[in-house]
Amino acid sequence: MARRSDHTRQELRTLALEAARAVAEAEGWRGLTARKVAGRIGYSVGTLYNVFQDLDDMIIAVNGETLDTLLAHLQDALAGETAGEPEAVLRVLGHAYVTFIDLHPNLWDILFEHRLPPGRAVPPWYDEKVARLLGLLEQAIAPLFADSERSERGRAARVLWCAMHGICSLARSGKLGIVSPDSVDAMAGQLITAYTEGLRARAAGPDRH
Amino acid sequence: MARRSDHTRQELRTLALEAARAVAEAEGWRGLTARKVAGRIGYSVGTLYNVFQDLDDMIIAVNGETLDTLLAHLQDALAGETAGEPEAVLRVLGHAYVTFIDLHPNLWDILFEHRLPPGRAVPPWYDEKVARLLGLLEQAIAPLFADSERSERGRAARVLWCAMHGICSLARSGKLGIVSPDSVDAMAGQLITAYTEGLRARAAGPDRH
DNA sequence: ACGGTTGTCTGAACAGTGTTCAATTAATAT
DNA sequence: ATATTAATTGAACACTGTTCAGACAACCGT
Repeated sequence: MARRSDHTRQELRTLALEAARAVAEAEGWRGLTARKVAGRIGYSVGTLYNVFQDLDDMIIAVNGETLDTLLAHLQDALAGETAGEPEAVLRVLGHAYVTFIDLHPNLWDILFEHRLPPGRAVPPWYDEKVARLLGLLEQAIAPLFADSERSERGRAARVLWCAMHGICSLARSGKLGIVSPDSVDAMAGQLITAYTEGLRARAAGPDRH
Repeated sequence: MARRSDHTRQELRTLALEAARAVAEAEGWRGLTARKVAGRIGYSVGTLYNVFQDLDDMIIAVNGETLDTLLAHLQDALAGETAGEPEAVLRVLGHAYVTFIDLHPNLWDILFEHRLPPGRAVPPWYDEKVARLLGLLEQAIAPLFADSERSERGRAARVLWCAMHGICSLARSGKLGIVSPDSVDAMAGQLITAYTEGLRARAAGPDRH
């Protein structure tokens, strides 16, 4: 067959992405293959490679959408009360994060399990999406930092994000005796309590010792 | 060819494991294939499947060895000063952990990137090895807990381990704007400072608020 | 010493993977 | 009406994990 023009390039990309997300959500990392996605949109594999550079490229696009969904989910959970006691806001965010993973376990897996081949970096728009998510955390812990400590605040947000990620990641991998989702929530709670307490102490007197 | 008896079953397993580790260390996750390991020990693929149930099975065995190496590495770093100011001990452990990843990046990747197919669990001896590692952390933070708080101490150790894992994992994935190894050390330092401070506050007065 | 049994080892085969590209042909420009 | 352009295909390539019939060395009982 030849040119069909059933869809424009843009439409095709959107279609493929939707299909990819559906396959990913249904069958997980191991089931997300080029032929399956192509089959689902009624095109051949070759066409996929006309729209995406790579399967890696496609997966990054899927992950970009997942980041958007996650951001929206967290913002919904905040529902306006973005300013408040840091610990309370963090607790809301943490719980919403765990809820999101529970809703979309396979998408979350792909978001973090996927690793680019060595030497290849993520595109700039991807980093921007991540920055937007980190912004949520920065805002939450802002009361614990002076205006002059922007870089410290950024690092603290990053540390907290990583820590949450570590808990959820090891929990899902099943390699750390963490089984129940309850224990994930409990661990997240413990992290937030202790970490904010630590930040509070820092804010009260950075040079005490 | 038929039975060769160059090696016993046990020897064969050891040989294969050594080869697998070498391939893994040299070529990373993506290069660890059955045919490559088999070729390296001078046997055919079929023989590998006579010694391991699966490639998953083989990778778990490799990861078991990595856990042993990691434990030894951390114990060396402590070098006897296992009892001391929790924050100082944790700092030593954290730094040793980062050093280990720097020494064996590919082994560490495989240790955590590898995911078993759904419904399949890790063998008991694997959990025991993990428990031994967590024990190191429990011991380090022990002064911050009463004897009656064993489960709290265990959870705190687990949270800390997960948090460290999250930092290193996201750093290596290159998906979080963390680039330099310096920043990993800095983030680990920040985590340890804040978290121990939080635990200290908890120990001082759990019901203050 | 000699068959029979046992169990190890191989290599071809199968079904799947990502990726490429010559050929085909519809849509468009001339 | 014809030439140009570019989208789409599907076969092909080099891989992957996994299985298994068959070949045969080592062992055992006689």
